[in-house]
Amino acid sequence: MKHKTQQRKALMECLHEARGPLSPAEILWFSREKVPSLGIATVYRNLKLLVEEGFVAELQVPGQGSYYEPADMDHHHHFQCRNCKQLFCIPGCPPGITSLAPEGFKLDGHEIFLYGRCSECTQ
Amino acid sequence: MKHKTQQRKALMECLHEARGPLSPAEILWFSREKVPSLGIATVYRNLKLLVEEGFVAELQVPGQGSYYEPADMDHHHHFQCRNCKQLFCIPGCPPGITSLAPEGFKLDGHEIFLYGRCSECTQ
DNA sequence: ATACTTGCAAAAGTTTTGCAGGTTA
DNA sequence: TAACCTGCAAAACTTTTGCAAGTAT
Repeated sequence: MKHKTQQRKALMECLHEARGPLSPAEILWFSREKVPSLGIATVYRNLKLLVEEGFVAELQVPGQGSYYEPADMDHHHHFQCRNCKQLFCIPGCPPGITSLAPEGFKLDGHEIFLYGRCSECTQ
Repeated sequence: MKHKTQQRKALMECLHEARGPLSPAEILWFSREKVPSLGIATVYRNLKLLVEEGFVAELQVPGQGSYYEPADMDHHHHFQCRNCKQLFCIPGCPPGITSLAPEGFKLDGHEIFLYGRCSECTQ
């Protein structure tokens, strides 16, 4: 049976308060406001644990390692701003996606990344 | 003005002979058949150069670093087999993709990754 | 009391950089 | 010969692991 530590609680709170997926470094930064002694190894260990237990979803971002978000979100994809680098969640999914797989290939998942400028950085 | 070295030529040949995008380690492995003394630093330096000059396209694969392919290919996406991990090129693109961006966001590119089992690994 | 967790520091994996020597034009 | 490149080894990063000490139940 797992113990509910301050550290683990702080991580989950951060993820729920965030506007989008966070990197381990961002999670460390924000969580230290609640648990100043927190170390990066603990962040990685807990993220792994929380992903295994199904509370957190891992998002592997091309060229930028893994980001994390609460697992209880509906199916969605992401937009990354080329200027501020922030990741935004995009609800929905193009309908034709499942017909792209070639003959004989069995499709069981997909990931879409949109790139451009967010509304803040467009101005 | 750049010099045409054996090393650089070997890299480009490998990429053209490959059935899909290659990782730096794979490129090193295959290129050493042509230039046995080749070092990994040279692979990284030349890939960077070839990308900058527009001869090679970098594909940042979620969770697996960068892969490389010749830049003269038509717009396409990729399928990764969960079993053998190989990357396959997928021609085409779902039509609804451009309408996913939220109001006020300027979209200038996108990347799609399909996951599942390739025809070899389905059997 | 026992099982689980933490922070630190060391280790491991990947990509980049400094440099002396070698290659290309 | 002058500019450019290479291989090696060291450096920089990011992520993982071992361990002694601390915390939750």
